[in-house]
Amino acid sequence: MTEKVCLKSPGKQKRMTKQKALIWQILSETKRHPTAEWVYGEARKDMPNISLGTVYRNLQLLVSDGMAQELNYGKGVSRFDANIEMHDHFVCERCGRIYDIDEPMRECSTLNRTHCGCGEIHRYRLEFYGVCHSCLCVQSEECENEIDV
Amino acid sequence: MTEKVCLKSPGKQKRMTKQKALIWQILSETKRHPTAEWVYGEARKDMPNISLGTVYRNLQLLVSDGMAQELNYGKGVSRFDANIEMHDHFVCERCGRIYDIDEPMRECSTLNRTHCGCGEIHRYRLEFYGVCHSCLCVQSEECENEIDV
DNA sequence: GTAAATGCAAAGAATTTGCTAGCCC
DNA sequence: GGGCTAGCAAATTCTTTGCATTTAC
Repeated sequence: MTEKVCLKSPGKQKRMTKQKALIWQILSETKRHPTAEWVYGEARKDMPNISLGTVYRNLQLLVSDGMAQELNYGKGVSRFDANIEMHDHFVCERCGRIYDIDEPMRECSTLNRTHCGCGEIHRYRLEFYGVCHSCLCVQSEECENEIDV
Repeated sequence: MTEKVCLKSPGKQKRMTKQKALIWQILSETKRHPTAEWVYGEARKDMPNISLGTVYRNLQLLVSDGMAQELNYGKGVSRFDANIEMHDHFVCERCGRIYDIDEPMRECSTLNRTHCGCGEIHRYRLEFYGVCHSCLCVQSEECENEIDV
């Protein structure tokens, strides 16, 4: 009997499909933190009869393979991010855009504690809320930014 | 014409109802960060024919009146918290319980910045993820904690 | 060739909404 | 008494699932 060595998901062999590759490409090329619906819209430009179910399934696969992370802001819609490094986000309360924060905060001792009164800390999630530069510029005008941008 | 002074939600006068009072009482007396469903279950003990829609509506009202805050962990279900002070949370990855972190972190300069590369910061949200004391104690045993606790 | 993935549509879960009757101020 | 709220149920929204067919390896 041939010995099988498979480090992740031992019982199941994953196949690369055109759909999965497309979804991964879309996700990794955008700076947005898109919803499944937006990814679906983009994917249909290249592959008009891809289905929404497939998009959801592949986004899940990417998340469980550690190639993307799922974020939830406000309620309802999940957003996906191909940037899997620990990083913080800035959420604009006016236009809804989500930005990655580039400045590192990793050395902050408050954030790097490993214990607190509640238990053992493994990781944290930090989000700042405010108004983005883009919205500050158009302060007095109608905000041009779509919620989904 | 009588001059009306109303600081919040000018066009709409809010009324206190038995249902709203009950929901507020339930929310403020628990240390959990309950879901709408849990609040509904509790409310029905006192008021058996209260409806789920009413619970949702009143939770929203409490949030928009600044008497409660809405939290979203993972996806799907919203949780509500009568503690409206800026405070951080600890989420146990094993049992799903959410704790308020009592230790103040408000003086941390990294967290108290008012600007970042993305824009103007108004507030932040910080959550730590890990394993709570309760789960650490029952390390080898079956975890007794319900997800919904 | 065969198991895994797709497309489609239907099911599900959580939340919101429309409407009439009832209750608060 | 007027109009905000409740209760009920239907509608929406987002996501998952079942199944026959197609596809990657």
